[in-house]
Amino acid sequence: MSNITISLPDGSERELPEESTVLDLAASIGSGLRKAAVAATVDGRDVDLGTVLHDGNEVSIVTNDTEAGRHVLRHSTAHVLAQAVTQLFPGAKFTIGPAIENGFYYDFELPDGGTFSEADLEAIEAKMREIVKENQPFMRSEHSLDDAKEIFADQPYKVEMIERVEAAQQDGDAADAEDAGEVGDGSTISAYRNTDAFIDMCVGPHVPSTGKLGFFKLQRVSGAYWRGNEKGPMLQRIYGTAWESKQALQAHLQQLEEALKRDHRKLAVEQDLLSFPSQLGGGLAVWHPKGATIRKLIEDYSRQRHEHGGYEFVYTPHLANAKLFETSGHLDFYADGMYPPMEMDNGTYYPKPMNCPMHCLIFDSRQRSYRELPLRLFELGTVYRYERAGTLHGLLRIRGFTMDDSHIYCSEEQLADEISSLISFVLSVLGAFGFDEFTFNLSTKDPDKSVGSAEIWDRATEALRSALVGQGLDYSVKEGDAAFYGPKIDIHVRDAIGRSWQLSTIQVDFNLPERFDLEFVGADNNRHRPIMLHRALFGSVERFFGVLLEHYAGAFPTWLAPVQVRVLPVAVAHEDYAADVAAQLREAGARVEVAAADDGLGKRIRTAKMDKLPYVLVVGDDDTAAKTVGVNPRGGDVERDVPLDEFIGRFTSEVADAESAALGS
RNA sequence: GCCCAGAUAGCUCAGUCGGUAGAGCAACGCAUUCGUAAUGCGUAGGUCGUGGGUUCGAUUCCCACUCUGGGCUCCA
Repeated sequence: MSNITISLPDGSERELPEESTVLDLAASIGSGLRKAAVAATVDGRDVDLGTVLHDGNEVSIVTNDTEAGRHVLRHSTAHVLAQAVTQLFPGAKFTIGPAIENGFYYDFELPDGGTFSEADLEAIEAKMREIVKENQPFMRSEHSLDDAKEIFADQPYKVEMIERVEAAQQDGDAADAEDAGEVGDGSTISAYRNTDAFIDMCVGPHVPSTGKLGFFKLQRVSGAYWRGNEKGPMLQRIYGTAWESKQALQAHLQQLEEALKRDHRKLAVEQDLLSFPSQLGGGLAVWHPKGATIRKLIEDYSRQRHEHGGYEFVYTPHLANAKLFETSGHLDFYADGMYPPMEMDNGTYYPKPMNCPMHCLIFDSRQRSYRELPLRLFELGTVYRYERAGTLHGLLRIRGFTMDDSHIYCSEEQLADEISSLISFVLSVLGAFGFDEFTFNLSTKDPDKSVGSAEIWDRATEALRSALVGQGLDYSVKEGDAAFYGPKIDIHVRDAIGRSWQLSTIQVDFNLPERFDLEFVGADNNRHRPIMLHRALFGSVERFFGVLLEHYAGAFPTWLAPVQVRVLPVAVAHEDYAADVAAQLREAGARVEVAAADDGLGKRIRTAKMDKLPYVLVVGDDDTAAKTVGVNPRGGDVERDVPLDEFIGRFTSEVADAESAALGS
């Protein structure tokens, strides 16, 4: 028997006996690799470990501790879930079950419109563990379309998918990406069989057997539309998470717990920042004094930056005549997302869903010269959007919110510079809130849905792109993701526990200047159409506040903390001195309060720590005599006998430094 | 809007197989005056989300609505 030679990613080669599989190869390299291997890539194709190798193959082994490896684990675990459900719920139809970020899901239809309960999840998970224990093989097979339809005759959703592949082939299209993951796009259908009773259509690859799985947990059950179609059947979806080891699973679950602890809705109640009274209606918040203090600081900071950034401030009303939104096109495109109209004074009025039409009216209020451009109009403008009831989510999805909204009117020649300085501006402002990791998406034209000439789209897209490149920023292109009126850049930030949030957007608009017939007189004494940029840094102040609350886990930095210092007199006798300390701090600009000595000191320290105050000052006999304070900073060590003047100096310079750093000066 | 789950004191939650409810924390009062993460005792606090139905009787069972949570869909 002759040997075959295969090559590995590091360029090395290995000889193996003929008929060797990928798993044999892994074993020949080392037992650790054999255990960690879950699949492989052979000559660029994703395959199972059982695949027989041929002379000259280029093989890369996929291990379970990589994203690709976890993807295989998760997809395989989804199959186990489907098998468990079909065993426990006879007659259940299974549809698709992909791996997703951190886990997987599978969608089912239960007989007679049945639904899963939380209790069912436990039973299903127990059944899955049995299947894992049985170490069932994942046996791959290939079938003609007709045979596949036979095999899945009692699974109407699978049959539908096969028929789609059939239709796609007849049309010469590739199958839907969604289906491709399940069935492949070739002329045959691949499937994986675990037992005589359970086979699922799947392009693979899968782990060799269910025994390779096990570090998983079912998380929740929810409804999901078949093919995401709102008018299609509502299926039952089970979500789970799966990992390569117990440690990785636990780390993930811990991360989820951490996120739960940081939930802005929970922290907002705990810290008395704001609330959503049910009497007010869904998606509408009231801001309590402490939340309002932080919000005001954020807004003041934003105003200050915009003032320095060459913006002019404007105010516009909350209502507008329907004609305005007819002109802007919002009624054509977004009527469903607007609050219903009010009839008054023989006219129809709407709460505004956007500030831009009104800013266009300001631009249009008199003749404009090229000397005025770029004209940057800024407003913290509150808008109202009718978000569907099921989509509301704390401050992150809300019906009344305030955009840090600006519309910049400029000439085409100014566009590139304007965008470039805008990006620096965004990063600098967001950086002040401790965000230092950004990702950028460039959304390009949707050919089926756009206004404006191809030429101007190209130039605008190029302006956005070159602004990103010019600053050395990596970005992903989202083909066809632009709004109909122009291309855009979306900016995401990574928060303290690694989550990504979309905040800022910079959008080029060719549409509104056209619709409002905006013009300026150029140096050539001719009339020209300006280009308009929509941009928001926070997006919505409310949403930004929610993100910030989670980012800081409620522990706002000193410059933003609603209460910066709490003074604790050790005993009643020290209350006068405590009040004096507070007064002097207040005089120096600090937000300070005194906690009277009617509770134990330990108790008051604890409360202050739970309140996440930046500074706790303890004052007793020694301090009263020597005009000192005991300083207990958040996250630092206690320091006794600090002269009050010294503390005030330190405190004010800390805040001043933070502010000047934030202002980028 | 759709699927599922939920709503009991300011907060976190227990409870009533149908007979109008209880704890901890918070609040308030009294005592304690204390040097860095919970002093003790006591008091008050709830039309059990809203409205209807069934019932001798509903916080509990049923229906509708509102709000909330997890998803789906949507997000200018």
